[in-house]
Amino acid sequence: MTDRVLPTLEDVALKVDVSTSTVSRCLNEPWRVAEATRNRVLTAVAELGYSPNFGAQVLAAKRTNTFGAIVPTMSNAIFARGLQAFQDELMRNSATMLVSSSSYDAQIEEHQIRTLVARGADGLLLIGKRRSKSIYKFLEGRGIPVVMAWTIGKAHPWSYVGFDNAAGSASLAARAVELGHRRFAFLSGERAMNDRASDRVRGVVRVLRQNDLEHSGMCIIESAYTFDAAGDAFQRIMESSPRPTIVMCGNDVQAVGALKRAQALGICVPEEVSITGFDDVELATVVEPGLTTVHVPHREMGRRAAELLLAQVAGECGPKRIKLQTHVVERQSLAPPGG
Amino acid sequence: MTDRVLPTLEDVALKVDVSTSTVSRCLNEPWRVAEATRNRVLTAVAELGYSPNFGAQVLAAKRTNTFGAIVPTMSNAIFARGLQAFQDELMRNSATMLVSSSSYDAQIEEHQIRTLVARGADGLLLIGKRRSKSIYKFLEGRGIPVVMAWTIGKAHPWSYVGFDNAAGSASLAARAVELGHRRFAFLSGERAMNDRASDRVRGVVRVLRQNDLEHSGMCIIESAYTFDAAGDAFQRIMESSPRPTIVMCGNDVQAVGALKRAQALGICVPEEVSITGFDDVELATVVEPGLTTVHVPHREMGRRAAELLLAQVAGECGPKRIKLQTHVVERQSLAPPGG
DNA sequence: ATTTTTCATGCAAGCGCTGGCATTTTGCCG
DNA sequence: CGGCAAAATGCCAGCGCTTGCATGAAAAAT
Repeated sequence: MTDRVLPTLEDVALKVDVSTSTVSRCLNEPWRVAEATRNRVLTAVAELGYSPNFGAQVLAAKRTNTFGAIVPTMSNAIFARGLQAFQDELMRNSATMLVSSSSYDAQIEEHQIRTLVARGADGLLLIGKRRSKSIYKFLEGRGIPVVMAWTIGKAHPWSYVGFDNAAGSASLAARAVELGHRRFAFLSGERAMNDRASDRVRGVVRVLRQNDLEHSGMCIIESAYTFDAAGDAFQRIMESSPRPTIVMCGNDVQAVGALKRAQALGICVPEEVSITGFDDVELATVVEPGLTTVHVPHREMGRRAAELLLAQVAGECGPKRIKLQTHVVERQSLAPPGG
Repeated sequence: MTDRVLPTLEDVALKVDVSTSTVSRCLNEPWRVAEATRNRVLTAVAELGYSPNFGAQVLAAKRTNTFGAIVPTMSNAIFARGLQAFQDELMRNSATMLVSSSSYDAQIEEHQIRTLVARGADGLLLIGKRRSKSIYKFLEGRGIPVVMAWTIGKAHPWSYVGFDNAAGSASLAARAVELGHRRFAFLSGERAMNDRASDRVRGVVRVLRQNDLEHSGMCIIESAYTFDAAGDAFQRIMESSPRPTIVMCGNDVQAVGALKRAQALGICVPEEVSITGFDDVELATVVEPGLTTVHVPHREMGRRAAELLLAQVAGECGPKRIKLQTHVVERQSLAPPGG
């Protein structure tokens, strides 16, 4: 920043010979100003190249029109589409988006929540709902609207725009059972602070139980959401005996990691083992064989999260729960066992 | 936002019985305050849960500690890693990042630049250097440090953290020539307002000319950066006659789009035609055959862009040009012609 | 013609923090 | 122990904008 001076409201007011209030109103509540005045003011604004001082505006108006989004990662596509939709919708409403990524780390996330709030975020988009009591208390104390996405929940006073992770993976598991699979393994993300990961496992267990299949002994291995880590985990799973006929993965990244490792090991997919993902990102369409996965309406989630936050900040509504539907997308990585 | 009242500097000051300046200094220039006082103040700050009011701070200090980044897209991985590194580095310096995406549209980008500046961005990260004079004049008028990434340039007073796009694609083309390719086609992004896209084409043309190969007639088709659009473009290229033996693509997304379409059409890669990408994103490692491409140091670019902006805002340095190296990553999609 | 209502505008009090400068306190020296 | 420089702290004037309330003018109602 330099110390060059920019025109202020007062400069505009002087030039048009009205009060600063009138200029301010022209910009914020134009309908409350007579058309003739408004035109003169707006002309002057344009001529001077006036633009409101952000700090002053925030200080006086007590809102920043800025919303924070904290996602576990920006490096892969899982949250990218949702984030993009979120920001598009904000921009349509002339709000802006602050972003951080937490690397799937609860502590970092907590720190970032505090940072974004301190930065004056009017509302927050968070992923998932499992986090410390203290941070919820903090948020409640500040009265900041929060939308949690990629999940649904019922805790007050928060909003949710998401889907039922358990139901999503359950429908995929049901389809696998239908195809004849009996020995399941689950390659999960770390479930400790991640409700989405644990729900996805839970959905599968439920289906197995309902079908009177072995479920308590289902091999569940956790890995980070990277190709390599997932590949390693997959390899460990395939070394167990008896081998599962299907490895369901916590998300598409893990599934692709598993798939690649299978190919490296000379294990045929889906002939020797089926692999499934979750999310239906671009990646799933690109690998060979195509990944059977659960489609998640990322863009809609992002958009509606933004809508909801904007409405809540404007006082137009309170917390809401919006549940979206997922569906199974069948490609080639899931097939009957024994090829 | 609600109207609940948060503690202010004055509340802290009263509680500890010092002036607000002292409290302010404890937070901003702690070394200028006696240790005993500082401890008492910090204790009170913690007890009251005080956190500075963002607007007031910005208004008084004339900086926001917020940096804007405008990328062409967030939906795919091309810019994601760089953005993540940018934000990580900012966070390490307790600054925050505002993000927008322009959908590769110059007008939208211009609007977003203005928005982010109005939102008080202390500095800006932009991709590429080709944009309207007026927006550069605007930025210069505001005296806002700007770093342009993914490119290098020399215009004053801007900074660059990037690489030589022409050199990158040239080295890839040179390798292809070495392998025996003579008939090249280029599947480019739209070059009109995109210096990176046109440089990548230029690099190839240069190499062809240097090798006394037909270059003026090289088939160059532009497409959007999506799988489908690139697939269509690829198909058109392959309908021309004589067919090229290699289709070089503007980036990995286009290359994967081309590759997938080739497979759909039953065209063998690399036996019948070689395909190359640019960027070396995750995607390139995942497709079959693996994509031969130009590796771009995304993370380093993002990190150094942040460093540079922070330094410039702090007045520690002026504009700089940082040129990073790219290198060819050979996988399987490039092979001698006639396989 | 008078009163009431509505609309357009101005007035002025903050919003909470920073930072230059003034003042007080401390530590050190002879 | 006085004198002085350095360190610590306080004072206070903004920073530029929003907004509730007051004022005055014009339109509508009586």
